[in-house]
Parts: sequence; C-alpha cells; structure tokens
Amino acid sequence: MRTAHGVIDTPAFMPVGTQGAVKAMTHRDLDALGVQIILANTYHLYLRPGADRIARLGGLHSFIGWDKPVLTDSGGYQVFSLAARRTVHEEGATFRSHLDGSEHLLTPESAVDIQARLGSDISMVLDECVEYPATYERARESLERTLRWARRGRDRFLALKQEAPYPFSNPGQAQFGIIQGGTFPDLRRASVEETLSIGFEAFAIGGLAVGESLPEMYGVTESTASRLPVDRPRYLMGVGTPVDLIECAARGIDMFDCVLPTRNARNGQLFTSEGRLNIKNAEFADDPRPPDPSCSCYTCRHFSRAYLRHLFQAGEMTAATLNTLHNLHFYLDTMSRIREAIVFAQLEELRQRFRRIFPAQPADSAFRR
RNA sequence: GGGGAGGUGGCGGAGCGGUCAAUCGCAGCAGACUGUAAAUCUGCCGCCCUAGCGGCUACGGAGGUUCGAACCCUCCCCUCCCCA
Repeated sequence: MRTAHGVIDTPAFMPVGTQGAVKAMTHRDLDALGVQIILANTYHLYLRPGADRIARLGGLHSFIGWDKPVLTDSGGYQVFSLAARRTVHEEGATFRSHLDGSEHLLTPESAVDIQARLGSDISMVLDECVEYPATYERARESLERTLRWARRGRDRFLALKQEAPYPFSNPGQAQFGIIQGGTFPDLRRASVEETLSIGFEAFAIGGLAVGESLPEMYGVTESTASRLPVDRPRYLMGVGTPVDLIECAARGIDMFDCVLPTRNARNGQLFTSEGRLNIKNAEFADDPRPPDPSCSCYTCRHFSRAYLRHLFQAGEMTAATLNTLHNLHFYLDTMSRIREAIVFAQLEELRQRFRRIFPAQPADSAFRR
C-alpha cells in the first residue's frame, strides 16, 4: 500500500509507539529491523506534548525524526481502556487526564483536527470500542453513535482537505473508518454497510481482542473482512498474537498493530520458533543458548539466555531493548513469511488455472517457487 | 572500666500479653499481558501434607511468671553507640 511517506508491504505489522517512540527502541533500531510504519496515539500526544506544539515543530515526522509512515490512532481505544476516567456522550468523550487530572473533551472533529496537526499518514476516525461482554442493546447503541461520529469525523476531514493551501504538514494524509458492532453479526454487517457508504480511504476492524473467545474473534474478522473492499487495506486493530496474525491474514487482513511484542518483551516474555519463553525463569540462569537458535536477530546472534536473564533480573534497561529487538524481529519475520505464503498460494492458484486453460503443457515436475 | 541501645523469617525492618507462622519493603519463585496510564500487574514465599479457620517447629540461649509469651521477669551469650 502507498502512503504519503512511502510504500508498505502488506500484510504489515505496525509496532506501537504511543508517545512517538516504540518503547526501548531507537528509530535506527526500527530501521534495522525493517519496520515500515509505526503507530502513534492522538490522545497521548494531544495531552503531552500537545498537537499545536508538534505542528509548530513541523509535524510528527519532523518532531520525532522518523520519515517513514505513521498511523495515528484516534483515541478511540482510550475510550475503552480509560473507561474509568471518561464519560461518553453524543458530543464525544470527556476524559480526566491521567497526567494531571484536568478535563478534556475529545470529539470526532477534534480527533481529526489533532491528527491533521500531527500530520500522520493515516488518521483514524474516532470510534467507541465497546467492552466485552456487552448486551446487544449496548453494542447497538454504541455502534450507532460510532457511525454518527464517523460521519462527523469524515465531514471534518474533507473540510480540512478543502483548505488551500493545506495548513498542516501532511496534505497526503488518509483517513480510515472503523467497523464496530461487538460480536453481533448483524451489527457488524450494518456497520460495514454504513461505514462503506460514508466512504474512507480504507477500513479497519475495531472492538476485537477485548475479551471475546478466539473463535468469536476469528469469526467476526472473517465475515467482516470479506465484506470490505479488496482493493483497499483492511486493518485489524490491536491484534494480536503470532497465531492471530496468521489466522487473520488468512481471513483477509492487511494491517495489524499490537503492543504484545513490545510490552511482553519488557516483561521478559519472548516469542520464539519454539513458542513463548519467559526469560526470567530460573531454568535459564546457566543456559548458554540464544533465546531462539533459529533466529537471526541481533539479540539471538550475540547473546545467551543466561545473559538476557541476568540483564532482566538486574533491571538493566538493555534487557528491554534486546528483548524488544527480538520480539519485533519475530513479528516482522512472521509477516514476511505470511506475505511469501500468500504469493506462493497465488502462484499455485495461477498455475492450476493455466494448467486447465492450456492442457497440453508438459507433465509436472516438482513445483518450485 | 562507666553509660546507653539492641538481637524477629535470605536481607532490611514492624510487632511489645491472646485474633502472630508473625504488617511492610527488598531479594527469590511462578504466572498474566492483544488500536500501551504497563521496564506493569497478580499469586506464592518457615517445614510437612489429604493444602486446610490442618499438623509441626519457631522471634539470640536457658529458665520462670501466666489459662495464654516474639511481647513480662531472671541469668547467660552476642552486636552496636557514647564516655573514659
């Protein structure tokens, strides 16, 4: 897919850099890992250091020194995760800042304005991520509000685009709509229909991985993704585990983001080709092997489990860095395998088709990529 | 030599007659984490087990007072501080 700051191979995984930094990483680390796009957060950057300040400093890319694509989440997730600190109403969501207790109103319009000031490449519309479990009524009312917010957000976005000259740093900013509807198939279907009719550059599936079962999550992903336009990226927000990436890519998802690889790295859990590995476990105290012998990341090429465990136990910051490097490498490597598998599957499909169209072709040799 | 303070679970440190196997912190052990209020959070952490308002041994040592002692008394051992 193409953005104002470059092309992204899909399916893509976007590391989360809420406050304009992927925790424990420098941008140089991200470059070396092959990261093509990161996520930042409207709510957090609005509270600190402030959207106007970032705009004055030339926009997010300039401010944080990262010239590749950035997607900004709208703060919709904070409506969910900071539920105890906010109230939702028709106008928007009123938050009490976790930093100083001050009150702030985030509306569909202000979420657009803030993201325009930030100058991200992809701006997300403000939505309400409904909790799980939720009653049908609750999910329906929430979805209806999300749809009204989506119209307002889109209107504001298009209005800003009309301004000439464009007053902010990224005139090529795109805006994604978000499908909600909880775990109710008809609500999801209605959400797709309505959100598509509003029209966005692309669409995301939100409100998943909030407590529902995996079959529910995969089911909603499959039925929803299948109704979204195939010529635009389909983004599954906040997902997921390595297995989720594969399961959901197989169901048509093109973009993922998740805090798991980075947060779990800081908490001592590594994703490896053998499964999860808790580097703080005593069993690794004398283990000279790398975390994942089949991994080619910087951490695995240079350091032992014993050393990584020591760094973690000792509270060394480097533990977070090395663990994060590994987990992000694992995630990006998984995505690259997924992309290969898709190409392979498409080639196989084409081959089968051509064998039917041109039956006189010579007999098979072993199929090779 | 004189005066004072104190010895509690791996460490630090509460407790000062019963509800104390003993607050809490650290260390240790294990687990969780899905659009990041997270380098966070949760559980376990004397020994035994059928894991429980269970059994056993415990608050420097030995006696004692008491229905009952980590807490009170006596003696002993050992630390630390001040003055000579």
